[in-house]
Amino acid sequence: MYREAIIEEQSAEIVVAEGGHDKNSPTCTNYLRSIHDTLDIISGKWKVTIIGSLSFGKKRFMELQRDVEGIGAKMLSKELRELEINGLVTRTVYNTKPVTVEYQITEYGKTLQPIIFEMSKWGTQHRKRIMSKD
Amino acid sequence: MYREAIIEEQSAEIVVAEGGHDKNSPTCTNYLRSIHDTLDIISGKWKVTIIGSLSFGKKRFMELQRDVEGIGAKMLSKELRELEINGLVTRTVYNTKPVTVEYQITEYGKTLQPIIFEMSKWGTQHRKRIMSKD
DNA sequence: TCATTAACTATACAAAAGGATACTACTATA
DNA sequence: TATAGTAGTATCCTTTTGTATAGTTAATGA
Repeated sequence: MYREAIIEEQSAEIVVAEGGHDKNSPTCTNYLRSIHDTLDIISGKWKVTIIGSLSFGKKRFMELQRDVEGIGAKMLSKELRELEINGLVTRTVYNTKPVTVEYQITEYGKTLQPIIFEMSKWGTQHRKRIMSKD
Repeated sequence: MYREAIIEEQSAEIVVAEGGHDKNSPTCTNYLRSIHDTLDIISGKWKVTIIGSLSFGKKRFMELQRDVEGIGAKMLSKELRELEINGLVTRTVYNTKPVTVEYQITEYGKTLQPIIFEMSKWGTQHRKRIMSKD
C-alpha cells in the first residue's frame, strides 16, 4: 500500500547569470563539479529508473526487469551491483527453492528521490508538450 | 553579474511504498515512464553539465569546453547539436573574424533547472560524505 | 614570418555500454 | 515427460562514446 506522491510547487528558486561577467566564477565551477559528482553515481541509461522503481517498495530481480522497460538481465544485474557498491540499494538472498533475491533502496538511496521526482515531473510535462505539438 | 543561487529547503515530499502490495500499480508505471522520457533527453555523460554551465549565462564554444571538464571538441559539438534539436539551447553565429558562436539556454531549457539544481545539491552532500568517510 | 586564436570538421581508432542468445540449477506444475 | 519460473552468468556482437591528430579560414600579435 502506498500513498500518492504529493506534488507541490517547488519553492527553490535558481537565480543565475543574466549578464555575462562572472560566468566562470568559483560558484559556477563548484556548481558544475557537484553535478559531475552526481553523474558519476547515477549516469547511464538505467540507474535512475531502477531507483525510481525501488522507491515503490522492495522488488525481486524479475519484477525489476518487468518494471524497467527494455533492460536485459545482464545490464540489470550489472547496474544493481554498482548501486549496491555505492550503498544505494541492498541485496538480500533467501534460500528458498528456487532462490529469491530482494532488492531494497537504502536510506542513502532515498536521498536521491528529490532528483528523481523532479525528473518524473519534467518528463510528464515534456510528454504533454510533445503530444500537443504534432 | 549574477546573484548567488538561493537554496531553500525543498517542500516537495515524496511519499512512496512502505508495504509491498501495489508495487506495480499504474502510478508506479507512469512515474517510471516519465523518468524514462526525461532520460531520453538528458542522459549521457555531458548534457546536464552543459545546461548547468549555460545556466550561468551564454557562452562560446571554447568557454564551454573549459567549463565542462574532460569533454573533447567532437563530443561537445555533438551534444550541443542534440540539445539544439530538442529546443533546449540556441546557437548564434556572429560573422566576426574569426567567427564567434554563442550558445544560450532557452526558456524551455530553463525548465530543466530544478532537476540540475537537485543534482548539484546532492553532489555537494555526497562529496562531504565521501570525504568524511576515509 | 610564424605562432596563436576561434570554432569547428574529418579521420582513425580504442574503449565502454548495451543487446541477443544460450545456458545453468533447481523446483513446481501440467 | 515437458514446460515454466527464478536469478542470474557466459559469450559474442553491435552501437555509442570518447580520444588523438590534423586540417580549415581569416585575423591579430610578436
